[in-house]
Amino acid sequence: MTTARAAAGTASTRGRRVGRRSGDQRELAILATAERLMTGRPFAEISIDDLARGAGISRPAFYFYFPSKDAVLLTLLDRVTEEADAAAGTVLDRVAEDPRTRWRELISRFHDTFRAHRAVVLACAQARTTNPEVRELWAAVLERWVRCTETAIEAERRRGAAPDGLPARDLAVALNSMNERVTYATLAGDGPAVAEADVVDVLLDVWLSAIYRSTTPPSA
Amino acid sequence: MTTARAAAGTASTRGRRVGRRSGDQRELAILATAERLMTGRPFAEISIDDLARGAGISRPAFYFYFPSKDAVLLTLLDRVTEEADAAAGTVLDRVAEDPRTRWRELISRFHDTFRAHRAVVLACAQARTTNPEVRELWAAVLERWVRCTETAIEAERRRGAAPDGLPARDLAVALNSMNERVTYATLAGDGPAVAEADVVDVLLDVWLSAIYRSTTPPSA
DNA sequence: CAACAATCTCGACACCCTGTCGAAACCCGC
DNA sequence: GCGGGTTTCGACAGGGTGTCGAGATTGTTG
Repeated sequence: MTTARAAAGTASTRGRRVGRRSGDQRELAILATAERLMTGRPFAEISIDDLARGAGISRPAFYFYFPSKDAVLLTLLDRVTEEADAAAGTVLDRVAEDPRTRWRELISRFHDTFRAHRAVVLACAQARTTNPEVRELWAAVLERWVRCTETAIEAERRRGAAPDGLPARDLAVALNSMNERVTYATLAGDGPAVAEADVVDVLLDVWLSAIYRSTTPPSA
Repeated sequence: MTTARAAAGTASTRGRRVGRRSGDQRELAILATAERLMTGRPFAEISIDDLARGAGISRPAFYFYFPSKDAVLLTLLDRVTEEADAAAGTVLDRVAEDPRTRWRELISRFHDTFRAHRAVVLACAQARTTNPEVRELWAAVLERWVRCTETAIEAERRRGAAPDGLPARDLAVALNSMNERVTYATLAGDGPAVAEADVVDVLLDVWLSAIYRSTTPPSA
């Protein structure tokens, strides 16, 4: 509930202590309906009428709770965002464990977050191309993971465990982009993909060699 | 012109030697209009009416040439596909050069192909989430690059230059996915990105360390 | 308990977009 | 100058979005 979209008719009454017998229920019903329908077909194919009917109200009534279909998605994304940020945060705290375990944790949390919210993630990936708000919110989530990675790389370099090389930021962006695309492809069945069971191992392998690498390619 | 969508009214007359004074012109005019408009705003926001008017015909007349807006995109994508396949193909032939140069070539061709057709690539990335034909054609393009990479990795391993490790296929998928996402993000200004000038170098660095890697991470 | 205001609901409307149909105009070889 | 393929478009049907204003419902308050 941080972004500008906020529900329409209720924006001004949000903080009151009483009332709204059916209002909150309805808002939640719309969100629940959206999540339910999204697991069955792409978000783009779900009409506002579908959401309204699913929540037991008429289409115009829908607009009392949300200004548009995208606003529903954005609210759903907010939840994922919070969870993803939390997941990214906790990994940094584990300093005691060995590096391989820590990196594995980072990657598998990323992957798990995607998978746990498959429908929302898929819908956002699509909506972000047309909706600036979705694009920015999504970018912010990614940015968190990138920064988390960057910090960890720098720490490893400082303690002499990882060699210098690419700017940590660039490396972090590249590796997280790989994770995003590979994980997405696995979930969406979109393009060349890695077997679901191997995804984390494959990604980890590339991460480790890129971060701790020591060889340059031999000549011909 | 290989896929099923083919133009509507002209399907049966495609191979004839005479006639069609204005027909072919119009078809090209539609394609040209699409490319022109796509550079200014997202494909999703361009209506069939826009394309028709741009080509100097009415909306119903558009349907004589293409069965839908997506069919136009698909035709545009066909061109990119051919160019991309050609680019992927030529890299494999250069056996004489040193590995680093070959890999760099592979990556930068990929990147250049994307950049040269920015608008089409962006539109396809969006359309592929809703249109199975676009999705499959796009996946096929990616698959070519993956196979090209896979073959090259295996060759390096056979000659003892690269160590064994991940299945070549998985590694190739992961690295190409990284390229796709990083390149896309750079073009679309979408999410955390690497500076345009550094993209190829950053990607190359990760590729080389993943393919020729020799170290495992140190313990804590 | 009546009346007021906030909350909530929906029928009806304006608008935009897609895709189709059938009638008509056009161009060609004969 | 006629017949057949090619090309064009007005008009329609259907479905989606977003808005408006009138009405129903409900909690609060004098």
